[in-house]
Amino acid sequence: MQNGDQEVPSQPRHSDKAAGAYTLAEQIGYLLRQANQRHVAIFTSRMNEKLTTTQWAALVKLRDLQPCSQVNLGRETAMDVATIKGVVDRLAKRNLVRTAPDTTDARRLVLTLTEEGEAAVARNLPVANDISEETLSTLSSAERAMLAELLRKIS
Amino acid sequence: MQNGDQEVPSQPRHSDKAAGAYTLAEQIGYLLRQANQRHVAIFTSRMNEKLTTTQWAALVKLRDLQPCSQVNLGRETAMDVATIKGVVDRLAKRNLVRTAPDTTDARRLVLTLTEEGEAAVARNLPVANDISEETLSTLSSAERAMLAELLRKIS
DNA sequence: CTGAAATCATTTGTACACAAAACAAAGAAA
DNA sequence: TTTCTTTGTTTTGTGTACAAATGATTTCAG
Repeated sequence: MQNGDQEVPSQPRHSDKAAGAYTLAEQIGYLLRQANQRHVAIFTSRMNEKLTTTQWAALVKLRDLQPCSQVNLGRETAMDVATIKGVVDRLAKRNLVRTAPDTTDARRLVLTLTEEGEAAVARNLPVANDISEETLSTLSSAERAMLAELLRKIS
Repeated sequence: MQNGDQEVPSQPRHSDKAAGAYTLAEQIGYLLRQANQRHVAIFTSRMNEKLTTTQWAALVKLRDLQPCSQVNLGRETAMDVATIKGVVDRLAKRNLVRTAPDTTDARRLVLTLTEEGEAAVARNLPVANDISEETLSTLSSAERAMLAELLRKIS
């Protein structure tokens, strides 16, 4: 089978940058996953009381929004309904979040921070700042701002 | 309870940038999670045959490394041993990856792509390029390079 | 007012992600 | 060779993450 028409570029139905050069380590998805992994690792090792990144996000956001429905908290923290439910359930079990039916709208579940929840947020805010700081420690001030802007642009 | 000593800055045991201004949406962890979410959403909607980002990473990397042990593939794709096992198991069940005991080292599990696996990679490479392209579509060429470099720097 | 559409919550099922522990096999040091 | 250490794999348990379906409630249009 002699091949003679292999290199003829037909109309590109796909973006073929350099045709065939697909390096996993250069793909944006891989880079995002890696960077996120490192951040989570830093977070996990630094955050004292076994709070996950998502749990922390929910607590911090709830502090600003409370009282707040579960779905709304999910929206504000970029979590799926099923995900936010799991997160809230675990936080409620640990007595950091209080849940109560809404007296006005029977569909809603009203969330508030407990005393303990408020305290946990207050106590860990400096830690959270340190975590962000360490994650970005290899970047200059300008680079940090640039990274934040670029991430926002693609979100 | 009158408060009079609230604003006195004691020695900062933590990095307090503007003391108390912690905005979730500005934190690097949140931005990374958001950007990754959007990329995964694009990937999921575009990739035809129900391949996940991780499964795709494993397939592509295995193509270059095969034959290759399971743990090694995990290392090369930044996956935990438990994670890579799950991914490989699912790919093997779908006949995209073949597993066999290593004749030299009885500990190792040797992985190779099946014919079907090779075909799946070849068939979807253009799609994968499109996915990366769409993820970065709001950025200029220079911005893409900058983002990649910054992500690498913090990884 | 009533039926359709939208919203909120829950459940189910699949798939990462990682810590920790257990075990077998290989390699190195004594 | 025998012991110690390292390496590869598997298993268990917890916690995101999301699609899809279900049911209850509210809102809105007619």
